[in-house]
Amino acid sequence: MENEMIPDIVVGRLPLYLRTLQLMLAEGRQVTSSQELGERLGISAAQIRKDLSQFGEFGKQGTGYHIDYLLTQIKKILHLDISWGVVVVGAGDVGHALSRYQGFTNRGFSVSKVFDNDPAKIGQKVGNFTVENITELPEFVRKERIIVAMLAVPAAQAQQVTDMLVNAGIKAILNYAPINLLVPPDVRVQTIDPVLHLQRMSYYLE
Amino acid sequence: MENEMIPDIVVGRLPLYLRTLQLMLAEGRQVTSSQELGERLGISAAQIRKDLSQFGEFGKQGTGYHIDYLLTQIKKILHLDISWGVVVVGAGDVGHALSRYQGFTNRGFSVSKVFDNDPAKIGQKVGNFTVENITELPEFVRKERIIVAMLAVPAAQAQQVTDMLVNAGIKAILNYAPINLLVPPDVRVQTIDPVLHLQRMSYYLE
DNA sequence: TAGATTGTTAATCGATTAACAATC
DNA sequence: TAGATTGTTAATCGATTAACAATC
Repeated sequence: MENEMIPDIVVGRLPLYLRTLQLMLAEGRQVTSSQELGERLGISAAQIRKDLSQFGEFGKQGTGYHIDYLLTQIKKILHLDISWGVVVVGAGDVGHALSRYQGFTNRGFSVSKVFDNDPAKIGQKVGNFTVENITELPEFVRKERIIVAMLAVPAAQAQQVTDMLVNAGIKAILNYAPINLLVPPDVRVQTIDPVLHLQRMSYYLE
Repeated sequence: MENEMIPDIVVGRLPLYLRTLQLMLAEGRQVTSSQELGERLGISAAQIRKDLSQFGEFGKQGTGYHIDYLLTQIKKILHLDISWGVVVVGAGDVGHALSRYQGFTNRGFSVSKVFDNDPAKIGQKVGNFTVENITELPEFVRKERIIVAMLAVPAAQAQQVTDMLVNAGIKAILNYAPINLLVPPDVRVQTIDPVLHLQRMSYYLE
């Protein structure tokens, strides 16, 4: 498998390229170059060419890259040529914000349902969704073949809920609890902890 | 300045160490080792020792690290021995979640006020705050000496609002808009784009 | 003392950049 | 054609790991 050899750090930059290309397209642009992309992202042109060359030859000497074509190719590489259904687990403030977030559309993801274990929340409306009992989740994700979850429950419950998600067949978890989740090697986790980012910046503040 | 020489990637790991140490402390632990820390974080023990040694000698041979002491030292290094006041800009769903988030307490940050430019939102209650007109922000942050902001406005307005924040003296921005903000070199930006994380995972999904 | 673990040096590994032939 | 820009190789740079003397 050629896939195995591509460094994770390179994979991590593709979504950044994709985001910028989509912005350029929205600006009505047709063509770009590794230099221009690099300038907009604060990345060297050589690195962008090197990254892309891991997956194929997408440009033309003397011309650069067709934005629309490169965009399509990166989407294919990242498996974003389809839209992934996602379950939101936890209907607190964060789950609420995720359920109503407009930014998933056209970027490859779509919220399918919202779950919670709190009887006071089950049955309530959150955005376009009615909060479902978390006990219904395993059957739902199996039936709908959903393998992506966004986890927005209190830290104290996050690991336990994660175990349940993994058992239900979830393979990718976007985790909003500020803890390190333990999962089997075939499950991906990305954690978003805003405090980590703030603390990283405060080092440089007076 | 010795500070200048410390790689950003090392600074970025300190908050992770801090988070784990605080968890250990909450578990009633007194002492740990680079090996144990590494196991809990999925980082090699050698790297943890190397990282810490950039800032001083915090351990004891044969014993390891006193959790409470190391915690205090890392807090000092990251300038988290004080609590930073933070303004929330944008009182939509994300601003709402940030304003009510309990996770800032004891981790060095505290929301001071919430701002928006929408007359329908100004004056409304959001958590413990009353949403203020964004025109009041510059005076407020100057008076309160606030230099950290969390930006939760629509992408289309994010750069313009950023310029205003920078003019008002803000030096660190946690950005929730999915765009690359342009700021002067003395201003730090960290962007949180959940879709970037999802896209990074979808590469590995079937 | 014997065992454990640090802080640090040197070796290894991996990522980034510079340079350029190929070619649109 | 002349100018521009790719894809790629080799050189550089930086980060991680292994190993170990020092010492608690």
